[in-house]
Amino acid sequence: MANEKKLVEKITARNVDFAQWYTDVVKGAKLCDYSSVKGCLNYLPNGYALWENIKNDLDKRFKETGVSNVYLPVLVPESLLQKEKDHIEGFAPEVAWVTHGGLEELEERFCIRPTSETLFCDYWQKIVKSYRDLPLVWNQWNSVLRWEKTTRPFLRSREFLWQEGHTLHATDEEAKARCEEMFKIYYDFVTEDLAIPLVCGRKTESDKFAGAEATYTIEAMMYDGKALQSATSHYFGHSFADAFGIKYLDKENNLHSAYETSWGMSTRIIGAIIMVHGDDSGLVLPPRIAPTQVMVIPIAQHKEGVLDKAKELVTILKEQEIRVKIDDSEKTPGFKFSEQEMLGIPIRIEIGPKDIENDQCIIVRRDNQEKIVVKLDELTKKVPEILELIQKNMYAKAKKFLDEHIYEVSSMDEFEKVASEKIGFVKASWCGSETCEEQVKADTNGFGSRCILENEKVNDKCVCCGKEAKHVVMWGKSY
RNA sequence: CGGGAAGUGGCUCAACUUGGUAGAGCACGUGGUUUGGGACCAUGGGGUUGCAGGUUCAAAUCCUGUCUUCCCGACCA
Repeated sequence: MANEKKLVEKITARNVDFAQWYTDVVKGAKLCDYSSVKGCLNYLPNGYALWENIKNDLDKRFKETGVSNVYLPVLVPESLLQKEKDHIEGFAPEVAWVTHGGLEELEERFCIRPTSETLFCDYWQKIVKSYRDLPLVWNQWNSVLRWEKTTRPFLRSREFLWQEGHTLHATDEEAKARCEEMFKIYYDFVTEDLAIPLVCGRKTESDKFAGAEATYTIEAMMYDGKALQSATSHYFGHSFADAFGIKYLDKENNLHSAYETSWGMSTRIIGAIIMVHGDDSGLVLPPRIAPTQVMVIPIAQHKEGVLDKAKELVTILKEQEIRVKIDDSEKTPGFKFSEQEMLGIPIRIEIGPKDIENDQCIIVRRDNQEKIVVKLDELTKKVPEILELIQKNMYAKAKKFLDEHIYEVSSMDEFEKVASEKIGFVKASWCGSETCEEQVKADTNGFGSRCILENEKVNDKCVCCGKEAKHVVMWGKSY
């Protein structure tokens, strides 16, 4: 086909060079661009609008469970960061420091927040006195800075946007329940709104968040079979509360240490949307979070009545609260089609003189390129239906891909064979020792533990050492 | 942070080996013809060659340093 050649010139095919394809899509869809600071992105209108939609939907889900939004400072005094030992050890290698205020050197330097547990705890220590002050269920939408050595758009940048939720509770049970509840919200949001199927579970000791007692993760599989950690929810027990001296009095006037959780999802999720759904024509956005759901493209728009009719379609779709735009630029239709595909807009509506004659238009689905002739008086009914179909189909397609790329193994021979021949995840039992975890990674060219599958029944031996297994683990290469 | 590649109009690249007035295609402006899968003709604007030093009568070209990007590892959301 003639048009294929031209598309390849713009976007590298996925199977030719996946990394280059990713970069091409990010640029082609105009999501973000490089700034003059390494690892810090300029979020462009398309990319930021996508983030805003993610943010709005997720924020709504948070608030339904009683989360309040707050904002704490960008600077963290060094002494605060030092308070929790595991935490500082985990983050020290990647924090940036502010050492001067104006021309004067500061007595105590500040780090630019890599995460804000310390700021929340420092403040809570001041205001929490009684069980009546609890729970505190706070969240902030902000950016954090981590001095990453190698960077890639969305997947790993030095500054990234995210939300970080932090909660404080009187009891262990309540904190654990909140940790689980937020985890569930991420799961629902990502599967329902982003149409991304997930593998989820608990992180191993070596992989959990610095300072946490337990970290729960949702892991998505990219088109190249690698895993992307898409959100995490951490249960801290009272490690932070103890380090910061957060204590409260119960009804009987006994002093207790409080329990903390935190949970976050970042702009990295945009990378997951790209690598789960994208194809060789560019980005493919799930309708629910697509900033533009429908692009109307008039054909032969200089001919009388065409542009007016196209604009009329925009108006009636807008009345149905569909996010619709028109491309009435002077470009040729073919150019506009490619552009709309690159941007990932779920539905394209073509309308030209022949359609107007027949009181119809043509709907083209971005997910499968299917062309559907629709009578104009059925348009407002059809468009929402098709958007929903696309959303469902995108999930089903990604779910099939995920299921087809999970391999269950019971010996290292099998594991090594899969690791060298296939892409995807490997399910295997594990004894729980860090030695075996490292050994597996070394022998399989990088298959690390993604998460412990907590609901799986363990009745096998450790894939590595052959001793009694404690967990079933999903292994995979990761971003 | 280790190993590799690359930085030249907005983009993709040429000129570099062998120093001597910086070029093309695409994109952009204007006029016109077009419009159902990346149109065409005419005409026009735009670059102290990433940055800083050095060698030279002369540097995009040679040397040193530095920054950035991309790829592969290690680390991480």
